[in-house]
Amino acid sequence: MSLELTILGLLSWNPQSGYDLKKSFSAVEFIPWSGNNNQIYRTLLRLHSEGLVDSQITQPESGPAKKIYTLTEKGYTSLKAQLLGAPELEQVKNTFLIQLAFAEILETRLILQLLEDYCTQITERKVLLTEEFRRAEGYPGRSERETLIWTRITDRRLESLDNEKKWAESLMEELKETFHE
Amino acid sequence: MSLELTILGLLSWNPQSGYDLKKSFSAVEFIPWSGNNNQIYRTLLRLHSEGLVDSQITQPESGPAKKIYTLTEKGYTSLKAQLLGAPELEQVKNTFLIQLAFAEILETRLILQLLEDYCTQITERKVLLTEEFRRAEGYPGRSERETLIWTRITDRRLESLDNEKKWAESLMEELKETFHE
DNA sequence: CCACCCATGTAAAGAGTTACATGATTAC
DNA sequence: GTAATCATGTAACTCTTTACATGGGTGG
Repeated sequence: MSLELTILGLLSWNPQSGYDLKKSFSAVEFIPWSGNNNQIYRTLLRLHSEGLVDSQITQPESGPAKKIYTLTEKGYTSLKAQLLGAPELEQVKNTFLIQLAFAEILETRLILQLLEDYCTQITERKVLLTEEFRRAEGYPGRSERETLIWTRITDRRLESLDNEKKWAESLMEELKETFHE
Repeated sequence: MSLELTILGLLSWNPQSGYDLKKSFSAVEFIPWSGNNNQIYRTLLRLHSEGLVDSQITQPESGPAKKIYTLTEKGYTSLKAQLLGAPELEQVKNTFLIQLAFAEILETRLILQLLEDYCTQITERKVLLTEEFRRAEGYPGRSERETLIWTRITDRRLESLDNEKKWAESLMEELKETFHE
Protein backbone atom coordinates (compact mmCIF):
# COMPACT_ATOMS: atom_id res chain seq x y z
CA MET A 1 0.00 0.00 0.00
CA SER A 2 1.75 3.10 -1.23
CA LEU A 3 -0.70 5.43 0.43
CA GLU A 4 1.38 4.68 3.50
CA LEU A 5 4.55 5.59 1.59
CA THR A 6 3.01 8.91 0.61
CA ILE A 7 2.09 9.77 4.18
CA LEU A 8 5.52 8.81 5.48
CA GLY A 9 7.12 10.83 2.68
CA LEU A 10 5.10 13.94 3.43
CA LEU A 11 5.84 13.60 7.15
CA SER A 12 9.56 13.30 6.34
CA TRP A 13 9.37 16.84 4.98
CA ASN A 14 7.73 18.23 8.07
CA PRO A 15 5.47 17.08 10.88
CA GLN A 16 1.83 17.81 10.19
CA SER A 17 -1.73 16.90 11.05
CA GLY A 18 -4.16 14.67 9.21
CA TYR A 19 -5.93 17.74 7.94
CA ASP A 20 -2.68 19.12 6.54
CA LEU A 21 -1.92 15.80 4.88
CA LYS A 22 -5.34 15.82 3.31
CA LYS A 23 -4.60 19.18 1.73
CA SER A 24 -1.18 18.00 0.56
CA PHE A 25 -2.79 14.97 -1.05
CA SER A 26 -5.09 17.02 -3.18
CA ALA A 27 -2.41 19.59 -3.95
CA VAL A 28 0.09 17.16 -5.46
CA GLU A 29 -1.31 16.06 -8.78
CA PHE A 30 0.57 12.81 -9.21
CA ILE A 31 -0.61 11.48 -5.87
CA PRO A 32 -3.30 9.22 -7.25
CA TRP A 33 -5.67 9.21 -4.26
CA SER A 34 -8.45 11.58 -3.47
CA GLY A 35 -7.03 12.20 -0.02
CA ASN A 36 -10.32 11.43 1.67
CA ASN A 37 -10.62 11.63 5.43
CA ASN A 38 -11.30 8.00 6.02
CA GLN A 39 -8.12 6.65 4.54
CA ILE A 40 -5.79 9.29 5.92
CA TYR A 41 -7.02 9.33 9.52
CA ARG A 42 -7.30 5.56 9.70
CA THR A 43 -3.85 5.07 8.20
CA LEU A 44 -2.40 7.57 10.69
CA LEU A 45 -3.98 5.69 13.59
CA ARG A 46 -2.58 2.43 12.24
CA LEU A 47 0.89 3.89 11.69
CA HIS A 48 0.78 5.20 15.24
CA SER A 49 -0.17 1.79 16.61
CA GLU A 50 2.74 0.31 14.64
CA GLY A 51 5.12 2.87 16.07
CA LEU A 52 6.04 4.49 12.75
CA VAL A 53 4.71 7.90 13.81
CA ASP A 54 4.28 9.85 17.01
CA SER A 55 1.42 12.22 17.62
CA GLN A 56 1.16 15.28 19.80
CA ILE A 57 -1.89 17.43 20.32
CA THR A 58 -1.09 21.12 20.04
CA GLN A 59 -3.32 24.11 20.65
CA PRO A 60 -2.56 26.86 18.16
CA GLU A 61 -3.12 30.46 19.29
CA SER A 62 -6.26 30.56 17.25
CA GLY A 63 -8.40 27.77 15.90
CA PRO A 64 -9.13 24.26 17.06
CA ALA A 65 -6.55 21.83 18.46
CA LYS A 66 -4.44 19.86 16.01
CA LYS A 67 -2.94 16.40 16.27
CA ILE A 68 0.52 16.79 14.82
CA TYR A 69 2.21 13.62 13.58
CA THR A 70 5.98 13.16 13.38
CA LEU A 71 8.08 10.33 11.94
CA THR A 72 9.73 8.11 14.49
CA GLU A 73 13.13 6.47 13.96
CA LYS A 74 11.25 3.32 13.00
CA GLY A 75 9.05 5.28 10.62
CA TYR A 76 12.10 6.79 8.95
CA THR A 77 13.64 3.34 8.50
CA SER A 78 10.40 2.04 7.01
CA LEU A 79 10.19 5.02 4.65
CA LYS A 80 13.72 4.39 3.43
CA ALA A 81 12.98 0.70 2.87
CA GLN A 82 9.84 1.54 0.89
CA LEU A 83 11.70 4.10 -1.20
CA LEU A 84 14.17 1.37 -2.16
CA GLY A 85 11.45 -1.14 -3.08
CA ALA A 86 11.37 -2.46 -6.63
CA PRO A 87 9.74 0.12 -8.91
CA GLU A 88 6.39 -0.80 -10.37
CA LEU A 89 5.16 0.18 -13.78
CA GLU A 90 2.43 2.76 -13.91
CA GLN A 91 -1.14 1.49 -14.03
CA VAL A 92 -3.30 3.35 -16.49
CA LYS A 93 -7.06 3.19 -16.37
CA ASN A 94 -8.36 4.85 -19.49
CA THR A 95 -12.02 4.08 -19.90
CA PHE A 96 -12.18 6.31 -22.95
CA LEU A 97 -10.03 3.79 -24.81
CA ILE A 98 -12.64 1.16 -24.02
CA GLN A 99 -15.37 3.40 -25.35
CA LEU A 100 -13.37 3.83 -28.54
CA ALA A 101 -12.51 0.16 -28.77
CA PHE A 102 -16.16 -0.87 -28.90
CA ALA A 103 -17.37 2.14 -30.85
CA GLU A 104 -17.84 0.12 -34.03
CA ILE A 105 -21.61 0.33 -33.60
CA LEU A 106 -21.48 4.16 -33.74
CA GLU A 107 -21.47 6.42 -36.79
CA THR A 108 -18.13 8.01 -37.60
CA ARG A 109 -19.40 11.50 -36.78
CA LEU A 110 -20.24 10.34 -33.24
CA ILE A 111 -16.78 8.84 -32.76
CA LEU A 112 -15.28 12.11 -33.97
CA GLN A 113 -17.44 13.98 -31.46
CA LEU A 114 -16.15 11.75 -28.65
CA LEU A 115 -12.55 12.40 -29.68
CA GLU A 116 -13.29 16.10 -29.82
CA ASP A 117 -14.73 16.01 -26.30
CA TYR A 118 -11.73 14.05 -25.10
CA CYS A 119 -9.39 16.73 -26.47
CA THR A 120 -11.41 19.40 -24.70
CA GLN A 121 -11.05 17.50 -21.43
CA ILE A 122 -7.29 17.29 -21.94
CA THR A 123 -7.03 21.00 -22.62
CA GLU A 124 -9.00 21.86 -19.50
CA ARG A 125 -6.87 19.53 -17.43
CA LYS A 126 -3.70 21.11 -18.80
CA VAL A 127 -4.82 24.58 -17.71
CA LEU A 128 -5.50 23.32 -14.17
CA LEU A 129 -2.21 21.44 -13.97
CA THR A 130 -0.16 24.32 -15.28
CA GLU A 131 -1.67 26.56 -12.62
CA GLU A 132 -1.06 23.98 -9.89
CA PHE A 133 2.55 23.46 -10.93
CA ARG A 134 3.14 27.21 -11.13
CA ARG A 135 1.99 27.56 -7.54
CA ALA A 136 4.24 24.74 -6.36
CA GLU A 137 7.29 26.06 -8.22
CA GLY A 138 8.64 28.26 -5.50
CA TYR A 139 8.45 25.59 -2.84
CA PRO A 140 11.07 26.64 -0.30
CA GLY A 141 13.78 24.52 1.27
CA ARG A 142 14.23 22.11 -1.60
CA SER A 143 17.70 21.02 -2.61
CA GLU A 144 18.86 21.47 -6.16
CA ARG A 145 18.57 17.73 -6.73
CA GLU A 146 15.04 17.55 -5.36
CA THR A 147 14.01 20.56 -7.43
CA LEU A 148 15.35 18.87 -10.56
CA ILE A 149 13.35 15.71 -9.85
CA TRP A 150 10.12 17.54 -9.10
CA THR A 151 10.48 19.71 -12.17
CA ARG A 152 11.05 16.66 -14.36
CA ILE A 153 8.03 14.89 -12.85
CA THR A 154 5.68 17.81 -13.44
CA ASP A 155 7.09 18.42 -16.93
CA ARG A 156 6.43 14.80 -17.74
CA ARG A 157 2.81 15.03 -16.62
CA LEU A 158 2.16 17.94 -18.98
CA GLU A 159 4.08 16.25 -21.76
CA SER A 160 1.94 13.11 -21.38
CA LEU A 161 -1.21 15.15 -21.75
CA ASP A 162 0.20 16.82 -24.86
CA ASN A 163 1.06 13.46 -26.38
CA GLU A 164 -2.38 12.10 -25.64
CA LYS A 165 -3.99 15.10 -27.28
CA LYS A 166 -1.77 14.85 -30.36
CA TRP A 167 -2.67 11.19 -30.61
CA ALA A 168 -6.39 11.90 -30.44
CA GLU A 169 -6.09 14.66 -33.01
CA SER A 170 -4.18 12.55 -35.48
CA LEU A 171 -6.71 9.74 -35.07
CA MET A 172 -9.47 12.26 -35.79
CA GLU A 173 -7.68 13.33 -38.96
CA GLU A 174 -7.35 9.75 -40.16
CA LEU A 175 -10.98 8.99 -39.44
CA LYS A 176 -12.12 12.13 -41.22
CA GLU A 177 -10.03 11.48 -44.31
CA THR A 178 -11.02 7.87 -44.77
CA PHE A 179 -14.49 7.40 -43.32
CA HIS A 180 -16.26 10.75 -43.17
CA GLU A 181 -18.84 11.78 -45.78
CA MET B 1 -18.72 1.22 -13.61
CA SER B 2 -17.03 0.68 -16.93
CA LEU B 3 -16.39 -2.97 -16.27
CA GLU B 4 -20.02 -3.31 -17.32
CA LEU B 5 -19.28 -1.40 -20.51
CA THR B 6 -16.42 -3.75 -21.28
CA ILE B 7 -18.58 -6.83 -20.83
CA LEU B 8 -21.38 -5.41 -22.97
CA GLY B 9 -18.82 -4.42 -25.59
CA LEU B 10 -17.28 -7.87 -25.75
CA LEU B 11 -20.73 -9.47 -25.94
CA SER B 12 -21.62 -7.12 -28.81
CA TRP B 13 -18.87 -8.83 -30.81
CA ASN B 14 -20.13 -12.30 -30.11
CA PRO B 15 -22.07 -14.17 -27.44
CA GLN B 16 -19.80 -15.90 -24.97
CA SER B 17 -19.55 -17.38 -21.50
CA GLY B 18 -18.09 -15.89 -18.34
CA TYR B 19 -15.06 -18.04 -18.82
CA ASP B 20 -14.54 -16.69 -22.33
CA LEU B 21 -14.96 -13.13 -21.09
CA LYS B 22 -12.36 -13.75 -18.44
CA LYS B 23 -9.87 -14.77 -21.08
CA SER B 24 -10.76 -11.76 -23.22
CA PHE B 25 -10.18 -9.50 -20.23
CA SER B 26 -6.65 -10.67 -19.71
CA ALA B 27 -5.91 -10.76 -23.43
CA VAL B 28 -6.71 -7.11 -24.12
CA GLU B 29 -3.99 -5.04 -22.52
CA PHE B 30 -5.80 -1.76 -22.19
CA ILE B 31 -8.66 -3.33 -20.27
CA PRO B 32 -7.51 -2.22 -16.86
CA TRP B 33 -9.03 -5.04 -14.78
CA SER B 34 -7.58 -8.35 -13.85
CA GLY B 35 -10.62 -10.17 -15.15
CA ASN B 36 -11.10 -12.05 -11.91
CA ASN B 37 -13.92 -14.53 -11.57
CA ASN B 38 -15.73 -12.73 -8.85
CA GLN B 39 -16.33 -9.52 -10.71
CA ILE B 40 -17.18 -11.08 -14.05
CA TYR B 41 -19.62 -13.76 -12.88
CA ARG B 42 -21.33 -11.43 -10.44
CA THR B 43 -21.66 -8.68 -13.02
CA LEU B 44 -23.11 -11.17 -15.51
CA LEU B 45 -25.71 -12.29 -12.97
CA ARG B 46 -26.61 -8.66 -12.28
CA LEU B 47 -26.81 -7.78 -15.98
CA HIS B 48 -29.08 -10.78 -16.45
CA SER B 49 -31.36 -9.70 -13.62
CA GLU B 50 -31.52 -6.25 -15.21
CA GLY B 51 -32.44 -7.75 -18.56
CA LEU B 52 -29.38 -6.49 -20.43
CA VAL B 53 -28.21 -9.99 -21.30
CA ASP B 54 -29.80 -13.39 -21.91
CA SER B 55 -28.16 -16.64 -20.95
CA GLN B 56 -28.46 -20.09 -22.38
CA ILE B 57 -26.78 -23.23 -21.16
CA THR B 58 -25.23 -25.17 -23.98
CA GLN B 59 -23.55 -28.55 -23.95
CA PRO B 60 -20.61 -28.58 -26.34
CA GLU B 61 -19.70 -31.88 -28.01
CA SER B 62 -16.75 -32.14 -25.68
CA GLY B 63 -16.09 -30.48 -22.36
CA PRO B 64 -18.33 -29.19 -19.58
CA ALA B 65 -21.52 -27.22 -20.11
CA LYS B 66 -21.21 -23.49 -20.78
CA LYS B 67 -23.54 -20.64 -19.94
CA ILE B 68 -23.49 -18.50 -23.04
CA TYR B 69 -24.56 -14.88 -22.63
CA THR B 70 -26.02 -12.76 -25.41
CA LEU B 71 -26.89 -9.05 -25.54
CA THR B 72 -30.60 -8.30 -25.44
CA GLU B 73 -32.19 -5.37 -27.26
CA LYS B 74 -32.11 -3.52 -23.96
CA GLY B 75 -28.45 -4.41 -23.47
CA TYR B 76 -27.59 -3.11 -26.91
CA THR B 77 -29.34 0.17 -26.16
CA SER B 78 -27.49 0.47 -22.88
CA LEU B 79 -24.16 -0.25 -24.57
CA LYS B 80 -24.83 2.46 -27.14
CA ALA B 81 -25.71 4.93 -24.39
CA GLN B 82 -22.55 4.13 -22.47
CA LEU B 83 -20.41 4.46 -25.59
CA LEU B 84 -21.81 7.96 -26.04
CA GLY B 85 -21.14 8.97 -22.43
CA ALA B 86 -18.83 11.91 -21.79
CA PRO B 87 -15.20 10.77 -22.13
CA GLU B 88 -13.16 10.74 -18.96
CA LEU B 89 -9.49 11.53 -18.73
CA GLU B 90 -7.19 8.61 -18.03
CA GLN B 91 -6.29 7.94 -14.41
CA VAL B 92 -2.65 7.14 -13.89
CA LYS B 93 -1.40 5.50 -10.75
CA ASN B 94 2.37 5.64 -10.84
CA THR B 95 3.74 4.77 -7.45
CA PHE B 96 7.27 4.98 -8.79
CA LEU B 97 6.81 8.73 -9.17
CA ILE B 98 5.98 8.88 -5.48
CA GLN B 99 9.12 6.93 -4.65
CA LEU B 100 11.11 9.41 -6.71
CA ALA B 101 9.35 12.40 -5.27
CA PHE B 102 10.36 11.53 -1.72
CA ALA B 103 13.77 10.10 -2.61
CA GLU B 104 15.59 13.13 -1.25
CA ILE B 105 16.78 11.05 1.71
CA LEU B 106 18.55 8.60 -0.64
CA GLU B 107 22.03 8.87 -2.14
CA THR B 108 22.14 9.74 -5.82
CA ARG B 109 23.52 6.34 -6.79
CA LEU B 110 20.48 4.67 -5.22
CA ILE B 111 18.10 6.95 -7.11
CA LEU B 112 19.96 6.12 -10.31
CA GLN B 113 19.59 2.43 -9.52
CA LEU B 114 15.84 2.86 -9.08
CA LEU B 115 15.58 4.63 -12.43
CA GLU B 116 17.63 1.87 -14.02
CA ASP B 117 15.28 -0.76 -12.59
CA TYR B 118 12.29 1.22 -13.81
CA CYS B 119 13.72 1.24 -17.34
CA THR B 120 14.26 -2.51 -17.17
CA GLN B 121 10.62 -2.97 -16.16
CA ILE B 122 9.50 -0.86 -19.10
CA THR B 123 11.61 -2.85 -21.53
CA GLU B 124 10.21 -6.14 -20.25
CA ARG B 125 6.69 -4.82 -20.50
CA LYS B 126 7.29 -3.66 -24.06
CA VAL B 127 8.39 -7.13 -25.12
CA LEU B 128 5.24 -8.66 -23.64
CA LEU B 129 2.98 -6.05 -25.20
CA THR B 130 4.56 -6.30 -28.62
CA GLU B 131 4.00 -10.04 -28.57
CA GLU B 132 0.39 -9.62 -27.40
CA PHE B 133 -0.39 -7.05 -30.08
CA ARG B 134 1.24 -9.19 -32.76
CA ARG B 135 -1.07 -12.05 -31.81
CA ALA B 136 -4.16 -9.83 -31.94
CA GLU B 137 -3.24 -8.28 -35.28
CA GLY B 138 -4.97 -10.75 -37.50
CA TYR B 139 -8.27 -10.58 -35.63
CA PRO B 140 -10.85 -11.60 -38.23
CA GLY B 141 -14.06 -9.87 -39.09
CA ARG B 142 -13.02 -6.38 -38.22
CA SER B 143 -14.01 -3.49 -40.42
CA GLU B 144 -11.35 -1.20 -41.83
CA ARG B 145 -12.44 1.53 -39.43
CA GLU B 146 -12.30 -0.73 -36.41
CA THR B 147 -8.89 -2.02 -37.45
CA LEU B 148 -7.61 1.55 -37.70
CA ILE B 149 -8.85 2.39 -34.21
CA TRP B 150 -7.40 -0.75 -32.61
CA THR B 151 -4.08 -0.24 -34.36
CA ARG B 152 -3.90 3.33 -33.16
CA ILE B 153 -4.76 2.32 -29.59
CA THR B 154 -2.09 -0.37 -29.43
CA ASP B 155 0.48 1.89 -31.12
CA ARG B 156 -0.25 4.51 -28.51
CA ARG B 157 0.36 2.08 -25.66
CA LEU B 158 3.80 1.20 -26.96
CA GLU B 159 4.57 4.85 -27.69
CA SER B 160 3.67 5.79 -24.11
CA LEU B 161 6.08 3.21 -22.77
CA ASP B 162 8.81 4.52 -25.06
CA ASN B 163 8.20 8.07 -23.88
CA GLU B 164 8.30 7.02 -20.26
CA LYS B 165 11.59 5.23 -20.80
CA LYS B 166 13.12 8.19 -22.63
CA TRP B 167 12.04 10.42 -19.77
CA ALA B 168 13.62 8.17 -17.17
CA GLU B 169 16.84 7.94 -19.18
CA SER B 170 17.17 11.66 -19.63
CA LEU B 171 16.53 12.19 -15.93
CA MET B 172 19.29 9.68 -15.21
CA GLU B 173 21.65 11.61 -17.46
CA GLU B 174 20.91 14.87 -15.70
CA LEU B 175 21.36 13.36 -12.27
CA LYS B 176 24.65 11.75 -13.29
CA GLU B 177 26.05 14.94 -14.78
CA THR B 178 25.18 17.20 -11.92
CA PHE B 179 25.14 15.14 -8.75
CA HIS B 180 27.16 11.99 -9.28
CA GLU B 181 30.73 11.79 -7.98
C1' DC C 1 -27.22 34.23 13.17
C1' DC C 2 -25.64 31.87 9.29
C1' DA C 3 -22.34 30.23 6.26
C1' DC C 4 -17.91 28.73 5.78
C1' DC C 5 -13.36 26.98 7.08
C1' DC C 6 -10.61 24.26 10.57
C1' DA C 7 -10.16 19.77 12.49
C1' DT C 8 -10.94 14.82 13.80
C1' DG C 9 -13.11 11.03 13.14
C1' DT C 10 -16.89 7.04 11.64
C1' DA C 11 -20.42 4.61 8.58
C1' DA C 12 -21.73 2.63 4.62
C1' DA C 13 -21.05 1.28 0.27
C1' DG C 14 -18.64 0.37 -4.05
C1' DA C 15 -14.68 -1.42 -6.63
C1' DG C 16 -11.23 -4.84 -7.08
C1' DT C 17 -8.09 -8.77 -5.78
C1' DT C 18 -6.74 -13.36 -4.08
C1' DA C 19 -8.03 -17.54 -2.68
C1' DC C 20 -11.28 -21.17 -2.13
C1' DA C 21 -14.93 -24.80 -3.50
C1' DT C 22 -16.75 -27.82 -6.85
C1' DG C 23 -17.03 -30.79 -10.62
C1' DA C 24 -16.28 -32.39 -15.45
C1' DT C 25 -13.00 -33.37 -19.19
C1' DT C 26 -8.53 -34.02 -21.41
C1' DA C 27 -3.56 -35.30 -21.79
C1' DC C 28 0.13 -37.85 -20.23
C1' DG D 1 -4.26 -41.96 -11.69
C1' DT D 2 -2.84 -37.52 -11.58
C1' DA D 3 -2.07 -33.18 -13.31
C1' DA D 4 -3.83 -29.53 -16.21
C1' DT D 5 -7.56 -27.20 -18.32
C1' DC D 6 -12.51 -26.01 -18.72
C1' DA D 7 -16.17 -23.93 -16.31
C1' DT D 8 -19.15 -21.68 -12.68
C1' DG D 9 -19.46 -19.72 -8.69
C1' DT D 10 -18.52 -17.91 -3.44
C1' DA D 11 -15.76 -16.04 0.63
C1' DA D 12 -12.84 -13.02 2.62
C1' DC D 13 -10.23 -9.23 2.28
C1' DT D 14 -8.21 -4.77 0.72
C1' DC D 15 -8.64 -0.45 -1.25
C1' DT D 16 -11.18 3.74 -2.22
C1' DT D 17 -14.95 6.91 -2.28
C1' DT D 18 -19.00 9.55 -0.59
C1' DA D 19 -21.40 10.91 3.02
C1' DC D 20 -22.25 11.63 7.80
C1' DA D 21 -21.32 13.28 12.77
C1' DT D 22 -19.33 16.50 15.81
C1' DG D 23 -17.54 20.66 17.51
C1' DG D 24 -14.82 25.12 17.60
C1' DG D 25 -13.66 29.48 15.32
C1' DT D 26 -14.16 33.40 11.81
C1' DG D 27 -16.38 36.80 8.73
C1' DG D 28 -20.23 39.02 7.07
